[in-house]
Amino acid sequence: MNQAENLEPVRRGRPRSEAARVAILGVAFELLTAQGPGRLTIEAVAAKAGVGKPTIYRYWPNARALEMAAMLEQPAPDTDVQVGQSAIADMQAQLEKVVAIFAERRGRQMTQMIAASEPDSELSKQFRNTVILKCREEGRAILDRAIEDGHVRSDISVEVALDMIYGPLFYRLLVGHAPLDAGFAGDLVATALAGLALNKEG
Amino acid sequence: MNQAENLEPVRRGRPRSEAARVAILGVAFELLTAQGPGRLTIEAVAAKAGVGKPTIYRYWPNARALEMAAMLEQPAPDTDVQVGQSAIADMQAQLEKVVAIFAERRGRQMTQMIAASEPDSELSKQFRNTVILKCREEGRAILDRAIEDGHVRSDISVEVALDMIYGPLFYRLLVGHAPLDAGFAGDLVATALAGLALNKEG
DNA sequence: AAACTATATATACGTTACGTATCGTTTTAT
DNA sequence: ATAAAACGATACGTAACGTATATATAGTTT
Repeated sequence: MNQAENLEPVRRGRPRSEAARVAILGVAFELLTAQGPGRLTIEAVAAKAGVGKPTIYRYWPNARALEMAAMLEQPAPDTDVQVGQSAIADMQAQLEKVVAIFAERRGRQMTQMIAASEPDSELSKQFRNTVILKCREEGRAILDRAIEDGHVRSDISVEVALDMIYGPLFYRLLVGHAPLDAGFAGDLVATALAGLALNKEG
Repeated sequence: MNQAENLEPVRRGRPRSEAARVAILGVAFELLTAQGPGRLTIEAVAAKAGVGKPTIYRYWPNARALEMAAMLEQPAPDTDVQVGQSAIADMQAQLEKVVAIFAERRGRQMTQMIAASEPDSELSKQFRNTVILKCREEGRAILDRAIEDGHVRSDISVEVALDMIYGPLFYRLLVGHAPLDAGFAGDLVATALAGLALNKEG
C-alpha cells in the first residue's frame, strides 16, 4: 500500500517555516498587484519578504508559478447570487457580478495569467478551475433551474449556452473593442434568450 | 502644412538595409513559431540573422514588439467566404474557417500575444485589428446581409450578436474546458439563432 | 571630388535576474 | 547526542538586457 503521501509525510529535521511561506505569498501578491503579471522577480520577493532565495525555490519552481499561487491564495471572487424570483433574473444578476469583477484590474490580470500560462501545469489547471470555471458552474446551476422551470428550452446544449454567455465577456476583456459593463451583461442575456432568428417556427 | 511625413521623409546618410530588416523578421518569425511567444531574445535573432543588435533596436524597442511585427508580416489568415445561398450558411462557413485557424498552434500563439501585450501600444492595436477584428468585420457584413434578407431580427444589437458568435471561440481557446472544432461552430450558430428561451412570445 | 550624415557590423560594457551551490545556524525527530 | 532538514545569507556562472563606441560603408549635399 502506498501510504501517507499527503497525510503528514513524517518529516524529520527542521520543519518548513509557515511564517516564511505566508510572507512570500503576501509580498508576491503585493508586487503582482502593483506591477501586473509576468514582472515578478524572485529576488525582489526574497528581499522584500526577508527570506532567502532557496526558500522560495523550495516551494515554487519559478516566478510564474509563484504568481499564480499568490493569486490563488487570495479569496476567490464572490460571484454567487441568491436564488431570486426567476432563473433568468438570477442569470443576469450573476453575469453582472462577474462583469464587475473582470472589468477591474485584477480581473484582467487573472485573464492574462491564464492566457500566458502553460495550459497543462497543475497550478495552471487549479487556477483556471478556481477563478474561471467556478462562476461557470454557478451559471450552470442557474441554467439548469431555468430549464426545469420551463423558461429555457431543454433541447439545447448547456455547454454551448454557457459559452455563449461567458465567452463574450472574455472576448471583450482581451480584445477591448467595446466596453465591459452592466449594460453589456443585460444585453447579452436578453439577446441569448431571444435568439437572433426572426421567425422561430417558419 | 505638415508635409512629407510618411511619403519618403527625405533621409540623408546611409539608407537602412531592407535586406537586414527582412532577415530579422524572417528569423524572428521562425523562432517565434518554434518556441512560442514570450521567448524570443534579441541576441538570438541578431546571431541567426547575421545582424548587429543595434540594427534590431533601431526598428523595434524590445523583443515583444519584434514578435508582434513578425507575426503581422505574415499574410493574415484567410477567413473570407464566398457569398452563398443563405447568409446563415455563410456565417456558419466563416465561423468554421475561423475555428480551424485558431484551433491550430499559431492561432493560440496569436491569442496569447494579444492577451500579454500592452493594450494601448500602436503595434498591439494594429495586431488586434489585423488578426482578430478582421474576421469580426467579415462576420458583420454577413450578419447585416442576414438582417436585410429577413433571416435575422433587426432589433438586436449587431455588436452583441457578433460578441455572442466569436466570444465563445476565444473563451474555449483560452480556458480549454471544451474542444474547438467544426461541430462547435455549428452548434454555436444554431443556438445563437434559435435562442435559449422556450416560448418567444408567450 | 570632398564633406557630411546615418546606418552597417562588431563588440565591449554595466546591469539585472536567473537558478544552483555552499556556508554556518537552527530546529526538530530519533 | 546525532542525524536530518530547513533557515538566511551569499557566492557563483550564465543569459539577456539595452547602451555605447569604433570602424566601415553608402548615399546626399555642396
